[in-house]
Amino acid sequence: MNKAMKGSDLLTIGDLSERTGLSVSAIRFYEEKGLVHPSRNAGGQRRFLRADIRRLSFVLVAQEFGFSIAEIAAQLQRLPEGRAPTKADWTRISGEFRMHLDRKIERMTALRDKLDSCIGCGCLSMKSCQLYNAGDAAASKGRGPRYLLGDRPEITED
Amino acid sequence: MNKAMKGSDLLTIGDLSERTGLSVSAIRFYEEKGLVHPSRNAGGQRRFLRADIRRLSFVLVAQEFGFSIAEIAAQLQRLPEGRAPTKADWTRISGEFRMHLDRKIERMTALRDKLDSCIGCGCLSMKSCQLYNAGDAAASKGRGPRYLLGDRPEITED
DNA sequence: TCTTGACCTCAACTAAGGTTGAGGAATTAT
DNA sequence: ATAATTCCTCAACCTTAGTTGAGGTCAAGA
Repeated sequence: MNKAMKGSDLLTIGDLSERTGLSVSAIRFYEEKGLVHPSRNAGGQRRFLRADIRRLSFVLVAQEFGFSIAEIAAQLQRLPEGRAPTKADWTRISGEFRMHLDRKIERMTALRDKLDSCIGCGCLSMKSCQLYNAGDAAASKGRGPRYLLGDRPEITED
Repeated sequence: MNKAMKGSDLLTIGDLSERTGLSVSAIRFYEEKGLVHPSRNAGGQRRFLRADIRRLSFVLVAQEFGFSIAEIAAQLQRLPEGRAPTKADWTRISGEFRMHLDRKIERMTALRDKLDSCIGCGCLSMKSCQLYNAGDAAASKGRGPRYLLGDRPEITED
């Protein structure tokens, strides 16, 4: 008989790890980041709700959608802790995922169009190349070495 | 008269910073990573070729396309150091950018389709949800807390 | 009861892509 | 000639998303 099945139906961190595919260290890390809030037993060990399986599975899915841990934490604050999300919860969340993804696809498609408009012209050496002004498409990855908010000076070359 | 315009037409790191919009520290960092190979003057200061403006602009564009510094370094090893890239160079490179971008767009579109197939079903609580098996779409961001190569166990919940 | 095995904390380490600061040398402007 | 910039190196630090290991405790089965 599995230890997880006796007494209460609280789960140990190991149980949760097995059920979600997350490593134990990742689950502790996620707790630290506020994604789950396990209670503790008398001996100080973490005890998770069964609903936390779903909660962490949500984290995995959201990560695949490109959300950061911080963004996921914000989403989770709007979901119930102890019960399963309702259909309304899921509709709202999936709508946000949809928008996030659509924006990313749009940015990449716009970048592809710019690339296509450049393929024939060899314009990597031209100051007017659209690709050098593709700054808006970089907003996804943010803080690079670029000048603040796209005020990159014109690239002047022969 | 600009210091960059007297004597030879080599550029200081400050000149290059102004011309590309990169910070001085970023340019030093890129040198360390093998993206540029400036010479040194008698006093030990870096001196860049005018072609390095283009070279670093290429780095910026490639980063917007989602290439890592290491990947960009590999691309640059196939470009000439001292002269402008030829049309053939640019055609090859832009073709690689195109493929890279197309693959990303495909992955995201596939993910969006899975999401759409789930929006009505509230399946975030179901073990059969396609999103839980969207692992192939995550290949872009790679090394997360996921089980090695997608052998995530089935998520079993009530 | 005793011995594994699972769990605990805390600190340090990883990778990418840089930034920041200290302390000093070179160059440019006055 | 001197002051103000710019440049140099090197080391330490930042963020994100975790992993790894040391040293110690808790819980479950024989």
